[in-house]
Amino acid sequence: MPHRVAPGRPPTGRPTLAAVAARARVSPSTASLAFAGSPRVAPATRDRILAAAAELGYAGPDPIAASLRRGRTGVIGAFVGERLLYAFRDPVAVQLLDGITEVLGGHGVGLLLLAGDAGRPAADQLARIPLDAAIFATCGLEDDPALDLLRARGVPVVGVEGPVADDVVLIDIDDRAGTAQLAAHLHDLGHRRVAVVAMPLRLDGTRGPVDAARRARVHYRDVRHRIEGVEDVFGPVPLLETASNAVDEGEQAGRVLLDVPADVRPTAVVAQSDVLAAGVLQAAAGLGLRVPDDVSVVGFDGADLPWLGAVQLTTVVQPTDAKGRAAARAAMALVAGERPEGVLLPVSLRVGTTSGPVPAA
Amino acid sequence: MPHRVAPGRPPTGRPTLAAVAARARVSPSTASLAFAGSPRVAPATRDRILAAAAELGYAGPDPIAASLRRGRTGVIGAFVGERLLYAFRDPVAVQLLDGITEVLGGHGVGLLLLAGDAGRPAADQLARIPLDAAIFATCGLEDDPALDLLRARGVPVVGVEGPVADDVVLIDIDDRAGTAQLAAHLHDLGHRRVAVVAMPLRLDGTRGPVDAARRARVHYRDVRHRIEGVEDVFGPVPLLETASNAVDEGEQAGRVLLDVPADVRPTAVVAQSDVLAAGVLQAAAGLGLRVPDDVSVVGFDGADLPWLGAVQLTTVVQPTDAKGRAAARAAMALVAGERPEGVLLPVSLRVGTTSGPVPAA
DNA sequence: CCTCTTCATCGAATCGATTCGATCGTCAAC
DNA sequence: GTTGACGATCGAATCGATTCGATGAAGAGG
Repeated sequence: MPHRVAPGRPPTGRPTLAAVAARARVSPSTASLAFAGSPRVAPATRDRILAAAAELGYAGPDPIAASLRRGRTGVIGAFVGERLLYAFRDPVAVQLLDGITEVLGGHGVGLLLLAGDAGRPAADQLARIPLDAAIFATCGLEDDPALDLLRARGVPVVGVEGPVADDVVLIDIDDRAGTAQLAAHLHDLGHRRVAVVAMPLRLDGTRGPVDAARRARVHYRDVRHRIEGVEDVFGPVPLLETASNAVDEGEQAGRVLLDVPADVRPTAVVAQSDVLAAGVLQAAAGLGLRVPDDVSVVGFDGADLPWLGAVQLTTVVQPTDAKGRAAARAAMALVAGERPEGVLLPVSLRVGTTSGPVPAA
Repeated sequence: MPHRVAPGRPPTGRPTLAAVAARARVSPSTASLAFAGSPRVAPATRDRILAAAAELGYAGPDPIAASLRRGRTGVIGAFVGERLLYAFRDPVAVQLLDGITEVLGGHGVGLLLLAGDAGRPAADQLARIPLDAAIFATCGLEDDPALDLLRARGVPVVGVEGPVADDVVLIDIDDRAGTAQLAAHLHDLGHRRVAVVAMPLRLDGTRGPVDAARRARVHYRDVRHRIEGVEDVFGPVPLLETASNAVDEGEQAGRVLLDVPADVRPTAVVAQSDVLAAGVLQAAAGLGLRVPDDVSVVGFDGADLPWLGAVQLTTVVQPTDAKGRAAARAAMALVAGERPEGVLLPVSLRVGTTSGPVPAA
């Protein structure tokens, strides 16, 4: 007669709640209540259970088992588009994540970073990792395959500036109106020849002038809205796309735009982010152009960048940390089974020293 | 007779593996095998199961349940000391994390960020969140309470430059030898009056000159070793502690050190990080001191900082991304049940334009 | 002395999968 | 026509907790 060996994973040797309960001469249910801090268990009993746990070296209920029973894990995922390194180099993304963790940490919930490396956003990661909710932090694609996966799995989703869908709670800022305000400011100063340095319209590493076809297929909500804001004031304007939201990309674009004869050079450059604006400023400096005397440069975000030094950039200030907190709160609400409203946060124009009257022709 | 209602969490309405199996007229075991991609299930059967799943809108096995059975979750935690925002502002921390995710992502494993807000490093987070392993990324305290928690829970731990313990796999660089090399370089150039701008010795927001008592109680391994490296060459040197590893802290410290008469001013400042060095450079510039003519400034890390512009900092280059990858690999090995060796990565002196001969007295 | 609360504790049914050995045909070889 | 081998599928035992209503004992009130 063959000895029937128990199947399954190798025993960990780690004590279980049942073992603790047995040692304390209570039922597992009572032990569970004790660890949950329920007031329904008598103090003396609780002490006995805790003592038994200490003797056995039991550190508390296994989070995985508890997760299964409860149906939640205490982990919320954040998608940060491209490679982590690039996301981290963007001060806005960093501040957003900070706002998110601030709220999450207060609830004992952890933040899992999901770096969707170009297109294939870690489908196997999503299939294997338990998540209570997901936040699209810096990559609001409506047709992101990850979105469908999450949906099928029943994981609630919060989108920061996209994607837009019925089942996605949207945390938004008024990119378009903000940029329009900024554009109006330039228009008031007399500027008529304006160019835009845009963040990537899609994640394909393209860089350079944007034609109508590409303009029509902008992938990112915020990028589209920031273009529209300028167009609201100036009508169609030349667009120069960058391959990523980074200072050197901004500088590269700036050189392309500014290293031309003065009579065709834009008198103002609208960068879609402060990071890109910092690059444009560097390009201007490199070309010997004075800001704002020869050219005005404006940005978006209102982050305080180390690159800028003492320069006060004219920009649109957005409440990035509030955005992060709102996203996290929405995620928590979703996990709790509520159906939170989307949020639209205000932005405001901050006039600095990088915008001035159009230079005399 | 009361109708006995099933206890437990409210039903999700989401289909289960069992439902799929029933619909495909196979046993749950076979269905499980099919989703695991086992070659032992006949192609026709697999197709039938997948079809049933599609009809039911089943997205694949529930990660939580699978985690319980398997005993692992596919999540690895990274402790990033202080508040997330500060960690993210440190280019070295960011690059380290990038290296970690690079390896983890390749295995379909997710990275969970654990920001231990000063002292109380989210104990409830640790108790609730399932983790396969933990990496102390930028906070190697030997007496960190989180370490005990993880230990009790049986979560294997990898330490990047600490903490040191039998059950912690250490990923290290030779801070001491590297700094000693740097110090020797300065010594060769004739410098004898050298001061150190140190990263925080402990996490208590202290800033200012370090006395013997505090010197004796350095909390962080890397900080201690980088002090010792300088002392190996110069003997005891004045230490100025910063409250955090940030440019403005470096500048503040730099001003304290350099805004004194030339005959008592250090001829060389050893900053413990490139970030701090950048601050010292700013301070020097602000005081009208030329580098390296009036004062030499050196750093540590070899990160390319946007603050530096074109300046080539003399520094010790450490392979930060390799460090991250090594840490992640060690964590993966631990999860697999192996007992990986610790790693000691090499560093190298890189002489730039910020160090020069001692100025003539 | 009996009944009604109240309080602490227990039973038992899940949560949703994974996994190992056993089983049941089927087919080839002898 | 057996016997073996092999391939596909199934049974059943977990993984480790949570939770709700039930239960029993003790104390209060009549």
